[in-house]
Amino acid sequence: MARVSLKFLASELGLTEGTVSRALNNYADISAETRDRVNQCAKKYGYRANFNARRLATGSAETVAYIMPTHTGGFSEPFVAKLLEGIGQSLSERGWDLLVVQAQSSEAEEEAIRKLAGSGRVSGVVLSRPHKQDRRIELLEQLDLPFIVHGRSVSPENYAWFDVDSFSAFIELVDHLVSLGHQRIGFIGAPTYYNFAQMRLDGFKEGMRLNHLPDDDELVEISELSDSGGERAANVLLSKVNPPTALLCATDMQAIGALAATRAKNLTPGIDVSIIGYDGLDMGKHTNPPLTTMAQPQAFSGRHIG
Amino acid sequence: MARVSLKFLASELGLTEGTVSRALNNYADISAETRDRVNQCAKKYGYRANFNARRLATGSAETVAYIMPTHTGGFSEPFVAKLLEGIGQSLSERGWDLLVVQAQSSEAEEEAIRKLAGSGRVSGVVLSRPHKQDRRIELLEQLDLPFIVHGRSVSPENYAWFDVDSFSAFIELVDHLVSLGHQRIGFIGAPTYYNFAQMRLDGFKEGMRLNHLPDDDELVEISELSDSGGERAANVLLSKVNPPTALLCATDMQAIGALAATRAKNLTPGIDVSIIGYDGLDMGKHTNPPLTTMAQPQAFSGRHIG
DNA sequence: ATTGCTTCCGAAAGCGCTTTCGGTGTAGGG
DNA sequence: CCCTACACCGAAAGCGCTTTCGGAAGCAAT
Repeated sequence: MARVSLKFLASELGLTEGTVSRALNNYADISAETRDRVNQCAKKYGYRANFNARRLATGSAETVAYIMPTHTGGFSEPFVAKLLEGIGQSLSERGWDLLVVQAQSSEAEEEAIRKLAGSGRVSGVVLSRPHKQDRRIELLEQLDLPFIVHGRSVSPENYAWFDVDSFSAFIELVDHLVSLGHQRIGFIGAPTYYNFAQMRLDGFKEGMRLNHLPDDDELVEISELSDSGGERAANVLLSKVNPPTALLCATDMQAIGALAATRAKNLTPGIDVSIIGYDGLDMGKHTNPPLTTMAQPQAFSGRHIG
Repeated sequence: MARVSLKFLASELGLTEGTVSRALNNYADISAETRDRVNQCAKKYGYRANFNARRLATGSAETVAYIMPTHTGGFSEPFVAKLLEGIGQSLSERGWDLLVVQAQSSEAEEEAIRKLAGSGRVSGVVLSRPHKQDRRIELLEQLDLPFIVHGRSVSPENYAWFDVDSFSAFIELVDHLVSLGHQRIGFIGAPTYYNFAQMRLDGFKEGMRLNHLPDDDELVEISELSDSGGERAANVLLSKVNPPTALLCATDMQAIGALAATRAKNLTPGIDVSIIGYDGLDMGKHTNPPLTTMAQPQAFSGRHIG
């Protein structure tokens, strides 16, 4: 059961390893006849190139890593699931690998990134939900490891990112709620060191302003990015003397918690209190699709991943 | 900006690569003094071993792949999220990598497995929700690639698996619904080529039998493993002349669809119709925690992954 | 002084693949 | 008929690390 290697194929075909390799990789200096022979033989024995060897030789990893956001729901976070699905698909079409990195703390995360950079394990990384000033981004730039950011920091000029225009989206969401007759709208936000949280909060406030509603800070409650966080915030808001009739949540996870809190108060979501979550996904269910913006700085386009 | 390699460290220290390597890997034949010098120098220059080279040399991949179930919700599937989180955690503690493989079809899946096996890219794989007779399992055995199955096929004697005892769980779920006064309980099942689907269906039927309720096939509806599948099935069941007052769903995704269908009929979930989903997770919300069984055949324990 | 152990490190052979370079053999042009 | 020009393949040097083997010290025992 010897592993079928290049050497094996070569001896089988009466060729050298180099020739077989070039044949399999469609080099021009191999005759069509030889190429066919090699391909047939490879198929016959089920040859699979050893990836570690190839990567060592070429220096290319053909792998991208996704840095799982820490301190949030991990895979359970709806947007993470969607994103990974997308990344995984396009990667698998290319035959690339998707590595998922889960760090327990920001320190571990930083360490993991350093490790990735030095180990030649990946061609690039993807990370989500950057902070306004994100150390990981600085680190990646410093380590010269290609990356793409899902979301953006306050100064996204020098790297590639893609993001949903959640500022506009939250204005629309407020409009929507107002058009349903709501006047007192509560906002369950996320910690504003996350840039997306700031943008969504700003969108909310702007929406309130445009609708001539008081953007009362009394109706804004910041919570952690989890269902229980949303639950706590909803409890606070719904316990006010003059509680909101609608809750706008920065994320879906928080909305789920808000739902639970509402039910716990014997209120019926959708009737007594309207609850809307948001993650820039499946927006058709809630409102007009928001803009999805995309940026591809020149500096990055040139630095082709691979 | 030369990549800091063993060679670099060696020349820096006046040692050979082999010695530096052994020092870093805590070989016994290296003096404590030298080991310290090497470690300090490595830290100073931020040395990270090239994983591809190491893996090529050792033959060990230190990576496990998770085969994403095809034709289901992918990452969005709640149990997948939970599982990946767990796998990812324990792997990252060891410093191993988690590779996520997403195939679009069963053929592509098979091909992906073959590729994994030959490429030396992974030490083992994890797969979920096997069919009763699962080709992937046969393939993995044949390829001699270590694997663990989340769930089990009908003949799980020869491989390692872990699973939730969903048979018992569904009996309990029926009990629970009956204790709430339900007499007509509908079941939204999954295709029974999935073994877990069969077990859950069996559990449902057994539960009905034990409660002296007719296990009317009229109240059983099989659908795809998606929210829309659950929606269709719920529509069928709720449109009967004598509709069920409770819907028991094989999976959470289907339950989500059933919820939507219920609302679409202007029925209130939890009041007009009780809806319960199941994925062996967070069961505290629904019922007593079911047993989680675990099996570790000898044949496998011996075949240590790595 | 010789023998026999340790202790520690150097030397070197891989792991399986890629890629450059050089050298055949054959065909075309003069 | 010789020379240049290809087309094609072999040879060999890496990629960066691991690991075995052997040998040079140093020390104790004979």
